[in-house]
Amino acid sequence: MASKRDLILQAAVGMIAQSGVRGLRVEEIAAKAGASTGLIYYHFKDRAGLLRATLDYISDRADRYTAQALATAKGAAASGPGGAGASGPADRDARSELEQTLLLELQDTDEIRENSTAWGELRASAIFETDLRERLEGATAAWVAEMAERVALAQEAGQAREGVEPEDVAERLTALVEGLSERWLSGTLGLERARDLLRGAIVAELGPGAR
Amino acid sequence: MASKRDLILQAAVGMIAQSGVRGLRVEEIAAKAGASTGLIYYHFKDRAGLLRATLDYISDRADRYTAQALATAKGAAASGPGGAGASGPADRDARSELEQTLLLELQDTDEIRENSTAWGELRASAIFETDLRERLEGATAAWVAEMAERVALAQEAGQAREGVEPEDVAERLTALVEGLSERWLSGTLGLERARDLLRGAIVAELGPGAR
DNA sequence: GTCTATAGTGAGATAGAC
DNA sequence: GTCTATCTCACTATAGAC
Repeated sequence: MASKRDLILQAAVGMIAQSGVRGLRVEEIAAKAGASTGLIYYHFKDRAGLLRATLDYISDRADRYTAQALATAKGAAASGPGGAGASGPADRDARSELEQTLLLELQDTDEIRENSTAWGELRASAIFETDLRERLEGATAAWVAEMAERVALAQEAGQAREGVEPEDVAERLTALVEGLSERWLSGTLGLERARDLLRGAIVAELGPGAR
Repeated sequence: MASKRDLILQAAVGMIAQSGVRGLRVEEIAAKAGASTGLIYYHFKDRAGLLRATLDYISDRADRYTAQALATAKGAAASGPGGAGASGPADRDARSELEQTLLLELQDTDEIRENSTAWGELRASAIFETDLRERLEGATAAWVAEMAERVALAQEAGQAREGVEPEDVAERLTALVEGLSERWLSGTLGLERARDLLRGAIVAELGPGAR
């Protein structure tokens, strides 16, 4: 079963997603987690410590659902309707994996919306709180690297235009996802349109792809 | 001379850029503006009102420097080194105007850094504060529309690939600028790299262009 | 590890004079 | 329009029992 420490972190993510870092009340989190404020200070030392731990928690959760989505995508590619036996092994379609993974951040699931919002909040906070930066930087770099890998794979498989650095493409696409995500979350942009725009960017960056 | 009201708004932008919306202390702004807290409440009713007014102030300022930069760019294109008589009237180079305008946001000038930071902050805040949304939405839409216009002009002039919606391209490029800007400001990404990535995106979106 | 109770304070907001 | 003085209270953080 989830420890109280975990419950507190979950509650923290939820609260951040709901009212932002600035709106984060230690007492409120305690209530939501069914714990006391004392316990929060016991585990995390102070409010900033709680924030740090929450950021780590969010990265982990994002890693988990990314991995899971990729596994599902591979599964679907291999056994989905019309997919069976289409063209070989599961990793054949690096490009659609790339697309799926990026689109993942633009989805109206509770967990993902929560994660994205909290992530954006913490990213914004990191501009002013130096101790959040390292963590942020690490997580972003890992994400970019992973996407760069997919781009490179797609190029090898002839699903993407040659002559562009996978690193560059990956950095642009992930930054775009963040930009679109923030517009979506702030109500400036509809979800479907955001997703379409992202798909369009992938086409612009990688070319039309094998059709 | 600048009214106290104006001084307060200027101070607010500065403070937001320095320590974020979250770090915004009414008293601190008063001190920086050489005014009293009472006056702030007199002019803006409450903290949220101050924020709203500040957002408006930032949009105006951004409009102003964009217009100015465009004028300068046109001037430079017409009279710059080697530019004289190169190929006709000032508006000939919609594409480089587009590029210049977008790159404008990624510049280490005090005013621009301040504006970008404050803008990002307010955008992030708008996720939780509904009354900021309208203003944000309006300003963003105007920016996108203006960029879309440039894209369309570039297409007509044969400086950009046909067959893509100017609106889509503009929305992607501006969202990318926001994403890159936030990474830059949060120290995740170097300024020069951010600028290079943006230039790369323009090439990806518009094609190599006339060379 | 967990809770209750409470201390301490920072910052938003108001009243009223000039 | 502008200032000084002050009120108020919501939140962080700690102390100490279980």
